[in-house]
Amino acid sequence: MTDEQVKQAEQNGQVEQVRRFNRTVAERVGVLHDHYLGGARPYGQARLLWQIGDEGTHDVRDVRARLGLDSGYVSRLLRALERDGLVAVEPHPGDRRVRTVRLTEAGREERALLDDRSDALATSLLAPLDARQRDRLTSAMAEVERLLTASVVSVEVLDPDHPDAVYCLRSYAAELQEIFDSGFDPAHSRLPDPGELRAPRGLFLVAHLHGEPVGCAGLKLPAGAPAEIKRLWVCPGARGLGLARRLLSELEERAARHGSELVRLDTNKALKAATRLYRNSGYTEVPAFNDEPYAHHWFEKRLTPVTR
Amino acid sequence: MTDEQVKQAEQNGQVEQVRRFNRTVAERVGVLHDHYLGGARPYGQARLLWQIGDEGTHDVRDVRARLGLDSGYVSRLLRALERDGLVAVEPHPGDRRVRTVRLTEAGREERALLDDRSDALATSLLAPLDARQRDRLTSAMAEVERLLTASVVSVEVLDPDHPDAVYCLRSYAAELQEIFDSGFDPAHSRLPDPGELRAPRGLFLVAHLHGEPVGCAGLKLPAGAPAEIKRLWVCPGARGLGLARRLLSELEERAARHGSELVRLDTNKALKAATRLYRNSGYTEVPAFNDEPYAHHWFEKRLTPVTR
DNA sequence: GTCATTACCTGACTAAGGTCAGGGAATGAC
DNA sequence: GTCATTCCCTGACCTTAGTCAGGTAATGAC
Repeated sequence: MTDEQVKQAEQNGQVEQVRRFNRTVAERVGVLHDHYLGGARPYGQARLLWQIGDEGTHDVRDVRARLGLDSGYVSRLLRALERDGLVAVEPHPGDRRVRTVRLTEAGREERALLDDRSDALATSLLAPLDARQRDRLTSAMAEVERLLTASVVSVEVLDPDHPDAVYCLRSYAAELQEIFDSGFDPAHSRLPDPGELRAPRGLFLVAHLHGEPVGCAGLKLPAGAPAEIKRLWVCPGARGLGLARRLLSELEERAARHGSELVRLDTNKALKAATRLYRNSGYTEVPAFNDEPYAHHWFEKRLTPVTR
Repeated sequence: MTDEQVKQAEQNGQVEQVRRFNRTVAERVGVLHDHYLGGARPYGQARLLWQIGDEGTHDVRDVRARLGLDSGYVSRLLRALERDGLVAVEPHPGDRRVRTVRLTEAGREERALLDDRSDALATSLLAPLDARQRDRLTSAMAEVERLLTASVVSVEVLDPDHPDAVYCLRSYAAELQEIFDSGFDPAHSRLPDPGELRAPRGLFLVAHLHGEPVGCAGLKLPAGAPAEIKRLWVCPGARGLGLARRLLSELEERAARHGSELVRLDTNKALKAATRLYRNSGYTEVPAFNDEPYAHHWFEKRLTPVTR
């Protein structure tokens, strides 16, 4: 958000609204949370119990990493849960330094209980409302959740050989293979070699959510030719967050800063959402400017030059 | 919510949605809350500082009651704030057992700082979003907040002489006085005497939010005549929560349980929102059935008899 | 075999948030 | 004037949620 936009948001009362929301929600949900989920078990233990999960054994170090807790603290929490017979801790068969943990029968019951309480909390919020209000509350909640999730997605430049970038490119190829009538074989496509998506000849963006890569987009910046967008992909679980749009405008901005006046891209007719995005974002369809065998549509957009 | 409705809500995935919301949003907001507002001052002290408020002196016992904290604990917190020169505690002039507390200049500054941090938190949530997403986020937040507030409003039968009932009736009269072209003088109106809004001849509902009365509605149940709704009012600050509709249907339900087959009411043309509510709730306009001088419209609704 | 590293455990410690049982001063009811 | 009550303060105590500095056993690199 620029300073300009901050001011704008304040004038709209948006900041005020968000603050009110934080107060109301944090307090109401918080209080109920304590009321319903408290009592049974200290929060730390409950979190751990939850994270261990119903089935299978887990390495203690993984659980610890996911919760971001101190090793000593987790050790103590595990001792407490073990004492109550809720978890079983055993050495890892392959590496006897590592310890694994799984829920016992009693542990699964206790976890189910937490589940029930969580349901009860949700029900208590819905209970006083009539059917119409409930519908509106849940859709508004979904919207808030979606947008707040979107707001913690980070986008950064990564080398196309970075594991997260590779993961995205593989997922992208796998998905096209799935979707295209003709299948998709990267060997037949005008696949940019990694060098083209790396400074100074281009760049590659990767979006992360909670540390996981969830989307990517590549930009070719050939000398003396229009910029070209390649490999714009958002993982299925992160769609609907406006992430593709964000990646697209980030690329456009960087292309403009680089001095490009025109940005082009090609796409397949099976990628309907992408095609819609391009049209909505000011791209106009143009005749084929390359011989990409998998492309059905070619687009371009004129960029407003950066002045400073 | 009836058992039937609980099942329905579960099928809709509404409970699941609310749970996801609680996890994602409450946690994210909570964590950020701690991150931004933590640091400076322990949460307990910050809460107290906030509750004391910018201006005026407050009885310690009131502050304590509003926060629902232990007397000893508050005493200690106040000592800490006093030590840092943020509050001044003085005996109450009228009753020297009671102590009063007010913010010092430094205290007001510290509180403003909490304010700024709260703004910073809000801004950090809005920052990664574009203007359209920000608009959608804030309106969804407003909706969630509104409906969560609505869900903590309680409605109960109160004697019309109860202070909260009296407060509502006075506010109702004052508001009509303001709104009606002709003004409003209860002495000229067919004011039901309190006995008519009290068992067995009727009843009076009062809605509370955080312990404050925020709305009311009266029902006359004359023997051998249709039930009659009187004095339906919702305080300005609590409008838009669907409270009037809730009070109305609660009265209808009680009238039906009492055996009434018809419920009637009269209203003034200046009360546009109310008139709309009646029409939307299945009331049909009928000729005047009384000589209430302030009424322009008369409505009735046939009730479905209660079978059990 | 040596040595650094990894994964975990333990003991010592801290801060926050809170409860509980008195005790003293002021007040109100009688 | 007596006595119960109210309001507050204090000291003692508790749990939770951590952090930090070692220490130990197992492992992998050389």
